[in-house]
Amino acid sequence: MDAEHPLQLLVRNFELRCRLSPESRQALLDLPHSVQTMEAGSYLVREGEPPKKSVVPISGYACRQKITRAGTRQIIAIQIPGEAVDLQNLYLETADHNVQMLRRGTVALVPRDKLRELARSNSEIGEAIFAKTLVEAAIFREWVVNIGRRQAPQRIAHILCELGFRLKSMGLAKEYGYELPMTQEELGDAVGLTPVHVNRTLKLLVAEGLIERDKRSVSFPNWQKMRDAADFNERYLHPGIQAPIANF
Amino acid sequence: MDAEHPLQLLVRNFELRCRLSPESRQALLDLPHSVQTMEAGSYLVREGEPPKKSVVPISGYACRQKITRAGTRQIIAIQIPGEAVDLQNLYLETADHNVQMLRRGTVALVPRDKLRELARSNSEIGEAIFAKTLVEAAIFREWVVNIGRRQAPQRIAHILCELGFRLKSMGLAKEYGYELPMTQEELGDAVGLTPVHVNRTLKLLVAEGLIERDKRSVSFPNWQKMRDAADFNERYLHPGIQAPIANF
DNA sequence: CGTAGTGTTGAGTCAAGTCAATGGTTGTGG
DNA sequence: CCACAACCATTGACTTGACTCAACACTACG
Repeated sequence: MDAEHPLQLLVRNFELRCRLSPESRQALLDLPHSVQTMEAGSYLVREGEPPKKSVVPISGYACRQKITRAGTRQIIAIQIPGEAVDLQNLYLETADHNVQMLRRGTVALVPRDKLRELARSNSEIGEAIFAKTLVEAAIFREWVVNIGRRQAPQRIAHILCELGFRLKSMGLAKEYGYELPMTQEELGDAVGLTPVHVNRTLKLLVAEGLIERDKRSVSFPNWQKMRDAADFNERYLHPGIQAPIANF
Repeated sequence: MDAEHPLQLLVRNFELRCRLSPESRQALLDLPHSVQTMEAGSYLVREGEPPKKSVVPISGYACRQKITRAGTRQIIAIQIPGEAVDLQNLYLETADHNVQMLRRGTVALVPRDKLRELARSNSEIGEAIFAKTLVEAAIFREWVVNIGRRQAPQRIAHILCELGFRLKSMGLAKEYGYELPMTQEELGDAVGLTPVHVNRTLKLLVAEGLIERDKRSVSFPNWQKMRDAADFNERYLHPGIQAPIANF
């Protein structure tokens, strides 16, 4: 696993929904890059600054977030290993949000220019990148719906489904569940609730038999029931060719 | 105005932040298209269906929306004239949300394939389209923050600022305000509140001297004060070259 | 093995929702 | 051009989901 090429995860991520030719795959792996360990809470991108390097988490999770003037934080997205963080800034000059490591982990750094060059010269990769950013946008949209129109229990259930589904797609989940890398405070910041209310709501979901918890790992005793209760439909994740696999 | 080429607005929209060569501009105008009148509430894109035509509102506004299983609606974005609606689906096979006309209006229809072809063959246009979808994604992110972490008065103030700013950038606003094309129910669906609460909150904003209302038009007696109260910072709109203009 | 960060629980408050009635606008067809 | 009908805005009274404050328990890591 550790012996693997660090950008292999990036390739796997693109290949979730686009077929890549062997040449394109190799071109991605050939991108110049360095691997670095990052502490929990360290910033990968900072609002208001120009993004210089493109970052791909290899182990550990990152989150996109913004701080309001009132000082509250909203987490806008969770980036799992293999998901390049800066595609959202690839053609913009200034970052409009922050990206932070949730826990300690390793990341691969790729020069932004090289990635842009590759996207321009290889249209298969260019379109794969475009498609990936569109799927990210679809996730942002679903979060708007989740936070705007669902009650706390559904809201938390929904994000748990999404993370599970995405991790499973990437082969990063366990058989029935997965390691949830977030504190209850962070979870609250992701769904627009307070940590106290997250705590109570998680208890409720356990009581209703929708989830099981052990430390920071979550599992779903009955995936269909959970899916239903959460109003979760994976269509917005555009799972593509490997759709039937990702199922708990 | 009516004698103008219908796709002129689309060009103007791209040129807000990308310089286009005369050739690229002409290539956009040369796209095959038809103009059509659409009734209020008619669907331009439907969740679960493949998008066939790319739609550009010419007069009138459209909105992106999703319905939860509980039957509540969340509006995810407002598309103003000149903003191509289907860029979000350009490289995806199935729409994950609905797009609807808010009021009666006219739209230009462009075959999706032709637009994709042009994006591929003309990298200036390809990157302009990519950049535009990234700005849309930035707006989705800001909406997550707005709905997740701001109180009702700020939340409504913020969306009013955003719409004003965007309309002003496109030259579609009046001197001090603009025509708000939404009912209070629609506004509520956009910010995750009930129509009753929207009504009370609008009254509050008027009482505080932040906005003035006359029928469905809104104006800002003191833009700086409004901006401040709304926690509005236009950075996420990536206003680009014409930034200083857009100011109330 | 102590300390700081999390998780858990209870009691009280408040922002926003619900229900319901009334009043205004707007658009359409006679 | 008027009159109706449908839709939209407004207001009041009451309810509730989520927040706040505060205390205590766990647990992980140096």
